[in-house]
Amino acid sequence: MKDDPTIALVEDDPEIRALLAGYLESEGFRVRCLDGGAGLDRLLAQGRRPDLVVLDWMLPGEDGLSICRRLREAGGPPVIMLTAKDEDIDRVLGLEMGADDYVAKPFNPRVLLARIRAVLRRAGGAPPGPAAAAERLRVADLVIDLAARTVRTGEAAVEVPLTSAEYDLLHCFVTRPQRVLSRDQLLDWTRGRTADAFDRTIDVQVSRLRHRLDGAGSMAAALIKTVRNAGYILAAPVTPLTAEAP
Amino acid sequence: MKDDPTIALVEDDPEIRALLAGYLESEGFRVRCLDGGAGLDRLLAQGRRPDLVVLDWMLPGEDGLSICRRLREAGGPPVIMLTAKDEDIDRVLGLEMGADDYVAKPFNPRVLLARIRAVLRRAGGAPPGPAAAAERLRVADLVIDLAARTVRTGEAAVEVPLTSAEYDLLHCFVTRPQRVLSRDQLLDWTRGRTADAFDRTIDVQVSRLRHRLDGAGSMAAALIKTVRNAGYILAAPVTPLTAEAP
DNA sequence: ACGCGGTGTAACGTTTTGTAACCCCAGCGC
DNA sequence: GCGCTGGGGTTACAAAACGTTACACCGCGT
Repeated sequence: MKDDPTIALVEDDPEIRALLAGYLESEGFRVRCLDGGAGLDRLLAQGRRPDLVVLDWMLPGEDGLSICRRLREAGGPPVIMLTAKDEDIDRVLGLEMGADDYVAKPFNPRVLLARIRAVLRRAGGAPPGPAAAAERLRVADLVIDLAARTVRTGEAAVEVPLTSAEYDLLHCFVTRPQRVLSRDQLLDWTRGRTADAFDRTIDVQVSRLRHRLDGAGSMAAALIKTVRNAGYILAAPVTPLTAEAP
Repeated sequence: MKDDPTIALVEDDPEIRALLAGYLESEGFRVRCLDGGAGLDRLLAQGRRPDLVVLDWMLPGEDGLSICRRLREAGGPPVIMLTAKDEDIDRVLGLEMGADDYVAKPFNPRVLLARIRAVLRRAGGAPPGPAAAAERLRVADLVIDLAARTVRTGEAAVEVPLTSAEYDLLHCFVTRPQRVLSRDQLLDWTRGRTADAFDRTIDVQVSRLRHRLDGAGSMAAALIKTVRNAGYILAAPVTPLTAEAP
């Protein structure tokens, strides 16, 4: 939650600034609002480099063009310009002065968001925010790698050998934590079929899964709780794991 | 008495959105229309949790898959996905991203309606008091972990082994402290049924719960008081416990 | 064909739960 | 006092739900 990309938003209109800041924050960015080039200089002087600068073209004092140039010359972060003029010449100028991209006002916030993500991706930074679905999840002392379909126990990262069905079942739980999942649902999701009257398949699989986890020294087995007459529930929060956090 | 269930409809196509919204409203749901994940985030941030989310797969900005994952990982409301692809892989994808169900476009609105009802029925059968706020509660020398469905006695944090029904009963008390709860209410909340004339079920469960707590060395047993001709009451204040408070 | 691991089904053991029975106790009329 | 009554606590027991184990089947690689 602390390594979301930071965006410096340089815009003099407080209304637009607040609106954009709110939107970008809701999309998983950290946003630093500034009303002019001076504020940006101060930020950079403090060494708090944003991952990207969204820069209004028209600013009181030093205008966006000038700020952008200085940034580029100093090898600063990528810049996206906001411009009120959508003529062709603006594009050229905007790109000439070293901006990585530009968005013409009035703009759809989603368009800006898309550009931001594109620029950040190009800049080599990790793809930002919620758009990047977590590849790994952590629950209790387990780390589930969704891409590799593997499970490890936290301390020594020992892989827990699970069969396909066992993994599928666990997968259902970690993607729907804190909720009672009926045998019907679990059977549907893992096998694609519906349970007839006395189908104990899920019970057996839950038993096997718990046994596996327990045998691997994980405490997670105890977190898969039985809810009588209802099903099973993973009684623990699940947190996404982005890169290489412990 | 009960409000109609609220459905958040996340769909970017205004036509489909209006059509679906009208249909669902005519079927007795309250519908909140949103055109993307950001709106949904705002809704949730305001604490206005819908009972279910109908989520389009293809959205501008953050796509449905990502939104769905975030929702599920946060333990949010159940999700039904709308997808344009009706291949088998949808089932797999649905499984991976944690949706409760999915409907392939083009779909019959009645099919969607049926799925919605099915999912709501399943979700509604869950334990009582969906107004989940704090993760843990303290009452007397007990700490109740709502997420993990566990109870510990304060001093040494020893877990008190409770059966499912016993926990459900205690859950009723701690979420409605200092209030007389009738046997009828308790039966309804814990079993979802109404008491016929001489149903002593709750009496027995209260007895068992008291016995368990007492056996674990807790004084809480004495705090579940009998109110003659009325029911039972937890005669102690309950305080939320956030994270690391003593 | 053979072995082998994974999975579903069936059988059996265990826990949980509702029902019924029993007990206690307080109030009441005598 | 004494018996009676109604509410509630507790225990006993059987049925249901669940956990676990055993085994047969199926697909797969050799």
